[in-house]
Amino acid sequence: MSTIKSLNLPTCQSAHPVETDNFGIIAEEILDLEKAQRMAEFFSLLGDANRLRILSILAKQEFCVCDLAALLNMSESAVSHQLRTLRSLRLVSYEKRGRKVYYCLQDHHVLALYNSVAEHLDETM
Amino acid sequence: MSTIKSLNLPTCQSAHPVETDNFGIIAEEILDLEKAQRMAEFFSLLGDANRLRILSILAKQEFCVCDLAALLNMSESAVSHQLRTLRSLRLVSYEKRGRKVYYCLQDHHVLALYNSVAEHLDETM
DNA sequence: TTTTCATTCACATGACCGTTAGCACAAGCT
DNA sequence: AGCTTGTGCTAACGGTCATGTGAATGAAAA
Repeated sequence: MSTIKSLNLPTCQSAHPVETDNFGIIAEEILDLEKAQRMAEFFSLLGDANRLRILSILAKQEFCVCDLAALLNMSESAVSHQLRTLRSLRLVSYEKRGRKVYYCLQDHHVLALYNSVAEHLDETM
Repeated sequence: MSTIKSLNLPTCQSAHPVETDNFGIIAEEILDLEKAQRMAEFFSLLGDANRLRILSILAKQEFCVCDLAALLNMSESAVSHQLRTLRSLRLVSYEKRGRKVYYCLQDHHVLALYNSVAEHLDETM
């Protein structure tokens, strides 16, 4: 119901829009605007180089904010800001120890996506 | 070299940043800023609900711009604008027939990503 | 020529990211 | 206890980018 299977139908040979038979099917079956929005939100989250770098680091090892900032050559504030975004979508979790806060990957599903795209880019670009 | 394998190292127990042994490893091995940028660009492309809807429709069947606009309830101009973006990253290809331009999915790798995230969202949200 | 389909330009609205400054909290110090 | 330093979060601001609108243009068919 939610995944898309290509139909490989031939061609839209309609002379005009709005009344092909497929239109009803397509319109009902697919574009779930609300879900598209949630998916877009998810992808957008990965659509920032610094966030990706943070994720890639946390995939190896947990780190506290100041260490991340040093590794990424970013201000702690900026890192904290990005971590907040990642936290909001439950991609990272954190633990307070003393005055430091250690972050680690929560969802390893993301790592799979990351690697998937990494391979894709290696192939085609 | 490009994919990331989790190391599951215990914890950053350093009292202070900047000189853990792992720092050198991490810094050299992972965060390739330029590549992160390309990946971010790719993910950003999928980070828009309307673009996702366009891709999901084209995954089923090819369509011309005006049909897409009707299906999506968007202006032709807006659709054309998004198609341009998708074209620039070789995700869709097009063919002119008469005065209509038919678009179809070019890269089915994207579809795999799409479905992957769709499942992920079904599970966790 | 006139209409239809599509692209492009110019503009406005809105979102996002990093900086800065300020605040809160924990640890170490006198 | 007070004071200071280190660590991290948040609010507000400014610059930048992206998305959709509307008008103008192009290009093909009637």
